[in-house]
Amino acid sequence: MWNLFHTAVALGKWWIAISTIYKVAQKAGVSVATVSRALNDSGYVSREAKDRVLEAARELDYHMNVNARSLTCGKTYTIALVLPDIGNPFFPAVARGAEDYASDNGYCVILCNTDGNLRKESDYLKMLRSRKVDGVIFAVSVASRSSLNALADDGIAVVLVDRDLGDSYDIVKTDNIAGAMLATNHLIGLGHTRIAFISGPMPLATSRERLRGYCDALASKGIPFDERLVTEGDFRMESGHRAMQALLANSRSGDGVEFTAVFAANDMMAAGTMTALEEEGLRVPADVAVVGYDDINIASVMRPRLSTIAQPKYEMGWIAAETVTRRMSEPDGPRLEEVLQPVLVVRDSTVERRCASV
Amino acid sequence: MWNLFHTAVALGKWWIAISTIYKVAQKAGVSVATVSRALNDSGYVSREAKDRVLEAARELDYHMNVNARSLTCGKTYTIALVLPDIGNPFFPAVARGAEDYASDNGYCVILCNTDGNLRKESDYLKMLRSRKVDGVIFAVSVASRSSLNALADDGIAVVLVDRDLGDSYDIVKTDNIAGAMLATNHLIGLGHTRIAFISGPMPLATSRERLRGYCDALASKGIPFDERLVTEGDFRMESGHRAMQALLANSRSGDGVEFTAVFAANDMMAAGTMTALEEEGLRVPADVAVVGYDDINIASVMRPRLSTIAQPKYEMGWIAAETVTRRMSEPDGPRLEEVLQPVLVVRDSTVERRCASV
DNA sequence: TATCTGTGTGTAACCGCATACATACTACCA
DNA sequence: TGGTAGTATGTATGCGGTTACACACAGATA
Repeated sequence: MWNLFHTAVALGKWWIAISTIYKVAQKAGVSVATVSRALNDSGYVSREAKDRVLEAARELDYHMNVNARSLTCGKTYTIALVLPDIGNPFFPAVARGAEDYASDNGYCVILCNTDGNLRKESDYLKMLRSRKVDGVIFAVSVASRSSLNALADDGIAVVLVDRDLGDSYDIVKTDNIAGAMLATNHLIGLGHTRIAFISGPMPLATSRERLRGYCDALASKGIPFDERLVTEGDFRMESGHRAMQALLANSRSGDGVEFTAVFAANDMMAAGTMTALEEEGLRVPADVAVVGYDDINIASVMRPRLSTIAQPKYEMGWIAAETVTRRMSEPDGPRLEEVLQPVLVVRDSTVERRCASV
Repeated sequence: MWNLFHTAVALGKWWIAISTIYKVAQKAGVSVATVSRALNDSGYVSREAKDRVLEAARELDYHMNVNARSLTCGKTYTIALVLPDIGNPFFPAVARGAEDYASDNGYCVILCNTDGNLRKESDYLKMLRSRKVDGVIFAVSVASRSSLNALADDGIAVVLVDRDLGDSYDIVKTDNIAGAMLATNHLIGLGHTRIAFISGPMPLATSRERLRGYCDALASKGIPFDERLVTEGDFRMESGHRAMQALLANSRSGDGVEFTAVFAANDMMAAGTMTALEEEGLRVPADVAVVGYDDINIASVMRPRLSTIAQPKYEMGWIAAETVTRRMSEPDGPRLEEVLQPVLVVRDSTVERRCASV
């Protein structure tokens, strides 16, 4: 009651009357404990008392202060989404899935862009620790293991998405090796034997796995691996552009590094690649066939429309969010590893259209 | 001290030892007040005490509980970004700008997708109220005025971005009328007089402004406005596709509703439009010229590359975040209205390439 | 020497809520 | 009739911080 009195006074300083359970309790003529129980459907509350509380809360436009609840309950109903860059259309799709699951389940999502920068990654993780988020969905770039471990030590659920980091944490990903094999075999099936590969950054397991799939597919068909056909990019459009320029320069040097197809480790790099090919006057797919990876929503509006490996992005985000909540309720359960299957989507960048453009 | 004792016991239940200022105080041999002062550089603290506190904090790997601080200080250092859908590449760009500014200034960003759905919008706003976010950056779809007013009444700073709502709130936008005039005049300058317009949802001021710009440009050149050339979309690719199909059907009905150019109110609809045109065997720009709006990053990888009106998306987000923080510190200042200028970007969807494709 | 000012520190109250515990009443059973 | 179980409510404490206030002590001033 002393508290209520003080509250009324202190509010003067803001000129704003945010209602608390004390005010609701006062108005309903019950104690704060009863208000809390009534509002949360916990413990015993008489029908009559509950009605009075609900009515009072409505009249006062009462809204719970979630932060205060967090303090007593040790749960913030917040998860963080730590991504390299939502500018890459792959990640908004993942974010969408995660956000949908989260909001359906009473969580809210904090967005963090790391730019694949170690400093930013660990700064963010530190911040998330301070904010006591319940869980983190993380598309790692640099392996900020120690920061991650610190999170886990604090009891924060960690789920990796798309990019693995060994065997320590739960993960939701697609089978990158299978995906890359799908892409490569598709090209091989089309008769290509000189297939260039533009990889992602090699520090990422994801990139290495896709390279692995590429190699395995070649090997299984008895096609020799030529490392001069492999160039490293950074998943961004410009790097795909540069990579293709380099590949073409090499090819024209007359050292026998020609190629008739290219597999880019993501769609953005594939887009850059197609631009570079076009600039050099090469036709896709007639002169060079192109396959991407991700199937971002605009792959179908590129011209020629991009053949690619589709990842279930939305589902990845959704499942990641589901996984992180499961991990919260079961901190010591076995490691969860969800590996989804990618699918080949054939469009025009690998196969000449039946009816030539009118 | 009683508190410290209890803390030590309670922790057993988690098996996790998260350190608090009580523990730091104990280790450093000072009181919690001194710890707080030392950690926040506030009030008087002797050099020696401060060193001891810092050392103890380091050893215990102490990290402040931000939620607890929020409770006493009434500031959460959190802002929310309420968007229709990060799936539309326009919004990630805005989000990037907002997030960068926010994180540089110690804020974190909560992401909310409303799908332009009234229910979701008001649910989110209610949630954000409960979470006591310091500010909200909002790309409104439905006019959930009452929810917004409730936020403002709670002392939460509200800044609209891209989409205006009259005169109540701070806003960061571009000059849509000017932008639409730029686009339309560009087409007129190219000799087109029959220019179709695919608008955004008319409930949005943004859409109406762009329509207005289109009309004004026509009027200024003495070209009669033909409402049969105007179709309403919803800013998504599919709606652009459908709109163009409808426009073409109309055009072929022989009622004199032909057109030689189309201005789509955003790039996603322009992409759908180009697909529809292609499906009908029409060439862009030879048969129909197309202009979009936004200049999303993949506008340049469409083929033909899309001519469009560029909005400074990143800056809009950045400025919105800056504005929202300014509003926090100055709740009663004058309304802030930042109107940025859009720029015409001419690519291949309106002008035939000089060197024909090789 | 008495007073004052500037430092440094600790105690305890409070932020808004949840909840353990105590209490009180009713109804039921032995 | 006494005991017990179930229901309903209130009191008081803690969550992890911040901060008003009181107090102690230094050197400076009168």
